Amino acid sequence: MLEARDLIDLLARRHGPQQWWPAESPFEVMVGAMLVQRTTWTNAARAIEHLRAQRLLEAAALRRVRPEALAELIRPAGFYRQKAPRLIALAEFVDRAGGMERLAVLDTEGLRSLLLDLPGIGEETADAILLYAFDRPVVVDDAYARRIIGRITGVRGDGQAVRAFASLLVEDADVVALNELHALIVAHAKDVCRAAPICQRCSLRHACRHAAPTDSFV
DNA sequence: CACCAGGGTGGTT
DNA sequence: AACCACCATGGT
Repeated sequence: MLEARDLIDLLARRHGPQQWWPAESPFEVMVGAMLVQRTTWTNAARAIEHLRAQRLLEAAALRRVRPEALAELIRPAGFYRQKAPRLIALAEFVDRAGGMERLAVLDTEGLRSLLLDLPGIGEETADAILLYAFDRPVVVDDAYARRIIGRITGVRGDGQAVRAFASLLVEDADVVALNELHALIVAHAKDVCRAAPICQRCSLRHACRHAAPTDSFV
């Protein structure tokens, strides 16, 4: 059985240090997690810099912005009409809770369910926020992880086997390693699949685990 | 020009 | 549970 450390070392040797998440505060991580949905990081970063210039990377300030004005600021990140009100709801949630420090006291599962209750935060974004904003040991369950771990374990189909492997990873790797793992999985998935053919079954190139392995690893 | 990016939601089968 | 259409800009 592949150990967590082996998987992380293997990926690290190939792709080098990733150093996620680029942000100056935990709240900025949350905002970035929302903005980067279905968008490249460079576009999300542009939106974040607009917010920084307007001093809106704080919950107390962000919750008071008009949705229309916010939408214009975050336009480069795409889906700005839906992301604007969602960001305001997020800022309102954090501010009402008394700030990020107050939320950081909660246990991981409690925090997760609170995050999932917010509009625009699903499983994957909640995982990313728990890992990169609150330093919780979490394996982000995204399409890339499902594909790569699915191939490693040889299990295809329901995401339960992936969940099981993820729980093993969590048991045997620290937060710093898991932090690097998600970034490495994303880097590896992009790299390996760039040259891969489009899957005949689901007509996807990147986020698919049907296609045959394209190199010695996945 | 087609395809894709560090998804979520609401609806249907 | 799996699948679908929709949201929308910028890069390659």
